[in-house]
Amino acid sequence: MGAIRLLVVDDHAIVRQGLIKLIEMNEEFRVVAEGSNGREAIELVDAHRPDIVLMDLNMPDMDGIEACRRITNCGTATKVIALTVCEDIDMITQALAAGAKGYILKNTDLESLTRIIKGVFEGKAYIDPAVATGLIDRYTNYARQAQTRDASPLSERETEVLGLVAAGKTNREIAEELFISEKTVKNHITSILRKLDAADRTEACVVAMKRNII
Amino acid sequence: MGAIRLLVVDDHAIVRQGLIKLIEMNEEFRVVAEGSNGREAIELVDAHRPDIVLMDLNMPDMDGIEACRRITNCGTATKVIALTVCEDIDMITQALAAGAKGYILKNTDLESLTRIIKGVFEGKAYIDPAVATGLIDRYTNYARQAQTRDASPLSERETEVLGLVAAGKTNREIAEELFISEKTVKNHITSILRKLDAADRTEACVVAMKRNII
DNA sequence: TTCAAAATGGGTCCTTAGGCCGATGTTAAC
DNA sequence: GTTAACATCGGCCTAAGGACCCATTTTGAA
Repeated sequence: MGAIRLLVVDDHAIVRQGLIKLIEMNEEFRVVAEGSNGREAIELVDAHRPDIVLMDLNMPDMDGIEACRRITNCGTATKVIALTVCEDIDMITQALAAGAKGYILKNTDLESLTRIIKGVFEGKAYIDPAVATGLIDRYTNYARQAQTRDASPLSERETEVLGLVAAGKTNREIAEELFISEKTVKNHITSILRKLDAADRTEACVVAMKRNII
Repeated sequence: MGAIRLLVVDDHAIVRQGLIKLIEMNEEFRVVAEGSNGREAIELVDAHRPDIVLMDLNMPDMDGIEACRRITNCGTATKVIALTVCEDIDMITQALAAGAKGYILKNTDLESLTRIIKGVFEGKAYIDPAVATGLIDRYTNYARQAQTRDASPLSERETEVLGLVAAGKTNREIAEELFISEKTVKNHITSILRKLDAADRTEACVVAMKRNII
């Protein structure tokens, strides 16, 4: 098995050169190309098909996130690791959404960098612990939200009715669909409004959606 | 500064003992208590106020996730690290939602374990790279979804009106709030219904919420 | 310049929604 | 065994919603 083939992209030549020197101290790695902006990165990936791209995110002429998106969306096996000084959660989120398999800070030590490159090459993902905290907080909120579907205060029938209301059906249509009288539908809706503390059917649907009832 | 105080919770005595031996090889750590299920864990946290809990997730008599939830929800500074053999994404999600600051697999080497405990103690979060991949995939989907808010087909004014509709306001109330005539509100709603292809204001709100317009 | 969309408004008409009064039978909980 | 919640139905009434017809003004894009 040959060396892991890398592309290093950073707009600061000094940083880029230093990085390459560092990486090539390890015989398992070989830097096959280097670039200074996102546009170059795409061309270089196309030309050299590296295993891993170490990509700075803040660059002129197409930033790293956009380049990352294009590289990962274009069906190549190349994996992108975002390498940045920025701990901003939104930036991280965007990078991950763009398909980055790793997110590491520039103050990471060589030993970690080596471990991470190998890990990503093997298909693992890696987020720098220093930024993982924020990310996990955000993910946690998301997960909690996804799981926090309050026990519905509505009965089964009421939920069924409200679902049809949300689909824009009139009371009469709902009555026909459920084989009950229009009056019964109205009664159900009355208790739905009371239970959800809604002014009308519209607010009831909004509340129910927010509470994941429908 | 004293040693980091740990509580080790695992229902398998052998595993627990081995873990404690391993941890105490490092002078920076001190295991102050050990437990074999979630219920004990809570009592022990209350009694010893450890800095870190290493918690197995699969245990009888209250599983680790529930114990984790209670520990993190009860205002103590104690941080929980989930320690498990399980790579199941849902399990991880639940553990994180329950407030775990770390998630590591039992085949982690001692050096990493040490690093992780220290990291979590310092307020970082840590997810085992072997499971981070799946988690990031899921998070990525979430992030992508959160960002994919289609360009709204509604005008600013229409969006404003629809927001008030969603709040259960009547056309007249909306008119008063926006200092326009009730007729104008009706006109806005008519074009909203057309643009969102909705049968009535209720469905319009539902569609708009699904499309993240409101 | 012309055209389309946005925001505003008017009038008329019918349908729909929802409140309020009542009722019955069933089921599950206490 | 009583009570409460559920599901079903009736009538009556008013307010609200929405369709269809129309108009003006402004703004920005083709």
